[in-house]
Amino acid sequence: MKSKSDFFQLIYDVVREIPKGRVTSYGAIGKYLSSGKSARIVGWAMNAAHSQKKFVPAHRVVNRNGELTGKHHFGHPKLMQKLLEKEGIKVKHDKILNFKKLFWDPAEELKM
DNA sequence: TGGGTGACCATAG
DNA sequence: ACTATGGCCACCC
Repeated sequence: MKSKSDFFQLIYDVVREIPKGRVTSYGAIGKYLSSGKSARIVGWAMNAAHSQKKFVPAHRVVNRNGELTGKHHFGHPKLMQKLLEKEGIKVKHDKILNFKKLFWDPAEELKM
């Protein structure tokens, strides 16, 4: 019992490992941490990421469809898109362009 | 212990 | 494109 929410910390750690200009999905993170952990847990963690001391690039995490589903949780709906575009990611109609190409899978990149 | 919630995912129509 | 449904599982009360 190192923390009251180990899962959250693990999730945040993975999210911080996402390279700039890349994105991943909630399901991919959940799968990487524990093959099959519901993606909802990841989304739930992102909801709490706001309270973390360290910055968590939650804007690099989208759903499996590449849609900015969590944009409303950044304080302002346009902030998430703004952050993504700032990193060179094109966003159109709340969806990431070339999502398939920009997709960063922790299970593939952080695998051993 | 049990119920409600959720920034999800998959399938069906 | 859309809504509906079931499953998923940690969190909070």
